[in-house]
Formats: sequence, structure tokens, C-alpha cells
Amino acid sequence: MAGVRQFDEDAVFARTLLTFAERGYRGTSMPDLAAATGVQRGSLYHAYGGKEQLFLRAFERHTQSFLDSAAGALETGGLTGFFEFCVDTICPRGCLSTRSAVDADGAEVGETVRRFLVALEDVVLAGLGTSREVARVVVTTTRGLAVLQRLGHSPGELKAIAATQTALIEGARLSD
Amino acid sequence: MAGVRQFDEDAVFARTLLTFAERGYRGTSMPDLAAATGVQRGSLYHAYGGKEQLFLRAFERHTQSFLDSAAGALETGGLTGFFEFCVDTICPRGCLSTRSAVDADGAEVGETVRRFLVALEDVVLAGLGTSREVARVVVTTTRGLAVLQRLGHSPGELKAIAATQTALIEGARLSD
DNA sequence: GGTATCTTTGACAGCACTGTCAAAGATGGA
DNA sequence: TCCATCTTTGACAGTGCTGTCAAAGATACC
Repeated sequence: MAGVRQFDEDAVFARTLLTFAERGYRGTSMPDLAAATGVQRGSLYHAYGGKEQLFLRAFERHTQSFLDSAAGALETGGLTGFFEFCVDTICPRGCLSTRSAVDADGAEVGETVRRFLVALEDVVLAGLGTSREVARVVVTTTRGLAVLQRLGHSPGELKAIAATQTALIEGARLSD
Repeated sequence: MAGVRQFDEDAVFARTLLTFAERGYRGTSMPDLAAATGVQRGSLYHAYGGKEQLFLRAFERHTQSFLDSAAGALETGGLTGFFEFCVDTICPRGCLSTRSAVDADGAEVGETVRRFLVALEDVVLAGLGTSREVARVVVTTTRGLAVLQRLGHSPGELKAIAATQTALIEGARLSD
């Protein structure tokens, strides 16, 4: 072992994800990532191989912490808390997973995002105790909110939509 | 008036929209459009100015017919019919408006898609007779379905999600 | 038929990104 | 200290897209 990596990999991953969230998957180039991370383009190619591999490594890295936080929000604040957490996460910059899902060209990125959504569905299912069908509607709603965010809707508007959805679900629960 | 346009503008618009739906806004280049429409790139630049203008003209052109069809589906089949229509429209190729919303770089495209969603919300509101809040949830759900479609979900899966959402809304209606 | 007007076509320069590579730099171990 | 190994850096060729333009083609009107 010698000639050792000069950059902090976690910091690179964090900057990488921010860049992808802001600019979209296709809209982000290796020069963009080099500029955002402060690491030369050649070094990124050398260390990770290319854009897709770098994305995948960064995405998988931070996925688990998001799921943990989501589970926490769900436990603390119920469905309302969950949606608020999602909107607050999405809101200044854009939803990384949604943008990547829509934007991706390679199959690998789509597959990874799909797995992420299944995991998110599991979190909702476990934390909310509804049916899997309803959990899936909840996840679908978060995707819809992410699209609306891209169109310029404010956090307040998104939360209002989430509140309506929450009321529909909670209402159905009561009437069972 | 002389030296007259050699191509059928409606056909060009139709092919244009298909291409944008399949490849995404950023993923579609002028050479792609030239190939898809059979019109030389130079002619497209001459006639429309560029990609964004061509997109906008084609999008606005076909927007109204979609809204009309959606209203018809809603009248005929209620919320279930509406969602089925949306899924069937989205499904083989992808949802043009959602892809464009997420993908767009220019402000004009986003603004146009936003207006389209407001119009769609109005259609749902008028056809369904619920509150505007619920109509907005319905529109948001269609966006979520479009994202899932991009991830490879089948029409059947999307319709199942839509059915759950429909049940939640209809249930809330009954208990009022 | 002639002319003015519009369209089509192919070509051009400019720009940005990709992926690779060789040379140079840095580091840990013998 | 010296060496083997890894990383960094800048440069390179290749590719694709953009926007423009001049020349050529087509058409309506006089």
C-alpha cells in the first residue's frame, strides 16, 4: 500500500449526491463532479471508473441513513411526520432518487433506485402498520411530490398535498 | 407566400412528442428529432428556432386533446376510468409531461407543464366533484405513477396502486 | 415567363464531454 | 535509502451536438 488517496471519499460522495440532485443524472457530467468535489476528473475516473459507478457507490452509501431517518420520522410523527421529513429532504435541492429514476439511461441506476423504493415501502409498512397496498400509495405519493417540487411548488404546497393524502389514509383506517 | 413547407406539421409534432416521451427532454437532440420526423435538422431550426420552441409548440398542440380524453374517461368511468386512461397513456412509452417536468432545464418548459397540471387538476375537479385538495392529490398520484413506470413497473401494478388510491378517496367520500 | 419569397440542403466552426494514457508525484515497506 | 506501488495531473484523440449560413430548389404571384 502506497501512493495513497488524497481526498476524503465521504466528502466526495456527499458532494456528488448534491450535484446529481441539483442537476439530474444526465445533466451531471464528470467535469461537473470534478468541480463540485475538487477532485480532478482523471482521478475520479481512476478511482471509480466513471459516472455511473460513482453515482452508484455514492447512492448506496447514503441510502441507509435516509431510510433510518425516515423510519424515525414515521415513529415520532406518524404519517404526517414522515411526509414532512420527505418534503424537507426533497425541498431545497430536489429529490435525488426521483430525478435519477426518471433521468437514468443505464439499467443499473434504475435497478438501484427501484430497490431503494422497495426498502422505503418496507419502512412505511413496518412503521405505519397498514396494508402493503397503502404503503405503496404512500411511496407513490412521495414520487409525485418530488415531481411537483421540480415544477416549483413550495414546501408548504407539498405539505398540504401530503396532509390531504394523510387524511384520506387515516380516515380509511378509522372507518375500518 | 411562396416556397412552401414540404412536411406535414402535425405529423412532425406527433413524432416529436413520441421522441421526447421516449428519450426525455434533455436526452433528445435535434439530430434525434430530425431522424424521427424525417425532416432535416436545418429545416427544423429554420421553421421553429430550436429544441425548446419545437417542444413547446408540439406540447401545446396536443395538450388539449389529452385533457378532453381525460375528461371523457372521468365521465365514463369515474376515478377508476380516469386512472386507467392515464396508465394506458403513460405506459408503453413514458409520461411526456412528467419526464419533461423533471428533466427540463429551461424555465419555459417547466412553466408550460405546470399550466398543464393545473388544467388537469381542473378537469379532475370538475369531473369528480370533490374538493380541490383531493383533485390535487389525484394529479400528484398520476405523477407518482409516471415515475414508477420509468422504473419498469407494469401497467397492472400501476393500476393496482391507482385502485388503492381510488378506494381511499371513494371511502372518504362515503363517510362524509 | 419572370421575379420575389420562402424552404431545403449540406457544410462549417465552435464547444463540451468522454475515456485513456504517460509522466510525474507521493507514500509505505524492505 | 531505495524500491515497488499507487495516485495525481495534464494532455490527447474521438465523438456528438449546436447554431448559422450560403447556395440551391421550389412555389406563388404579377
